Amino acid sequence: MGVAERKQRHKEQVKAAILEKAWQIATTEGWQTLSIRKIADAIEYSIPVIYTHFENKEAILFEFTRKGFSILSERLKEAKESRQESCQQLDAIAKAYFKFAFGNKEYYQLMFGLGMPPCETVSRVAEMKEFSDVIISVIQSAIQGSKNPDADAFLKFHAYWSILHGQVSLQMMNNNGNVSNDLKEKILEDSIAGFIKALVS
Amino acid sequence: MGVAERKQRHKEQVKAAILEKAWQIATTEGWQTLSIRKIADAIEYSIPVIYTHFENKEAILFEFTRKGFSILSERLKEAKESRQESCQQLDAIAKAYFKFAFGNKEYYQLMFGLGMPPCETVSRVAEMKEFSDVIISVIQSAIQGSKNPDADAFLKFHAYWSILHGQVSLQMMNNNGNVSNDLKEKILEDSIAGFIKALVS
DNA sequence: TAAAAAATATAACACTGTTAGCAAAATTAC
DNA sequence: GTAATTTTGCTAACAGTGTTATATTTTTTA
Repeated sequence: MGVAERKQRHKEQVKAAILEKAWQIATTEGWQTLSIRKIADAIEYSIPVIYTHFENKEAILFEFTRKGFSILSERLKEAKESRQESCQQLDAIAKAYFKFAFGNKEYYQLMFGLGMPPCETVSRVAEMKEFSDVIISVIQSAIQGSKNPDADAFLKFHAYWSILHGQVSLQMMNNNGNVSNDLKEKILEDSIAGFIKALVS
Repeated sequence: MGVAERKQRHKEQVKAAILEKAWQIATTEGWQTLSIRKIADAIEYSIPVIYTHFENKEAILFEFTRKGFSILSERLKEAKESRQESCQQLDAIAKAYFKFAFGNKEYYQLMFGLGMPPCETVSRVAEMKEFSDVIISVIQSAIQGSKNPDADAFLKFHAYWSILHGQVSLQMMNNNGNVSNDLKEKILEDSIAGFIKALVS
């Protein structure tokens, strides 16, 4: 008399199918085009069935965000355990992080809200040139006066910008967060000081 | 007989009104809720009028992206000119960048596709703790073996993560871009090396 | 076999961006 | 000053979206 069990099993199968098909659509067509209707079509059920398994669309996406962080953590752990010395571990972790991000773009974009409409536009904005020119010129000067005058200014510019954008972007997401305004500034100062130190070394 | 001129003037006024009202809506309700219908309502014209001034909604947003970069460039230039020495200029620019980002969130979020749905979720993901724990533990070890054993591991973790996320995020946007795979790795290695160097100083 | 409960579907609501087709106004030509 | 033409703007629709109230069908229980 395993009727309840059978039903439970079936329910889980449908839920799994929703996630599976959602992932399939996301990887082939992108997160932007993923819709409840498409999922319903793919699993060959009507739309409201999806809402018996997930509160709303966001909840489906959230599931993948969680899974993404779970996978990322695993990869970072592996990277850590591949080395003994902590500085080398930091190096390995960084590379693992990159590998995960570019090897699992669908996850990373969802996890951090990237890959959205304006992204391709960034590179089309003429005004951006002015922006990068300002910074590159300063970096060039700094390099010339440094102990390493052969450093690549373009490379350093990207590193510098990454520090800035990375911090802004992460801190903006985490706005409810446990990071105080004071600490934010400290983090920035510390990072920039580190960058400059490495630059003029 | 300035009839053509008058028409031209009127046309420009309407276009300006579209941008003005769009900005008003974005700043009070957020980019996500900005719609063509809302703009049409605000300027007291019908919907198709908007399409005689802009090809589509993206074109309206693009206008603000451009303006955002323009303002940012200006601020960075000012920061640069406020100092003489290039290292201090880099410092001032970094602070100006931050000030712009957090003082003009609407611009920054649009420029870099931030503030989108999944953003608030990031901090709600339990799986994230595991992720941060891995890295923090390594950083803690590195600090203990460094010449500066009193450094704040949490602060350093954020700096480290910012470097990673900043680079991933910028490079993913710029995917058509002029940055080769080779260079990407070089930039990463360089940044991480700089971070570690500053960490164990 | 009939009643109750669970599972599933249809159809609608309130939105979105975008556009085809038509009405009104303004301009030009006679 | 009237008629034809161009410009301007609006109505209404299309094709989507997420979400839900309301039925219907199916399954289980009595």
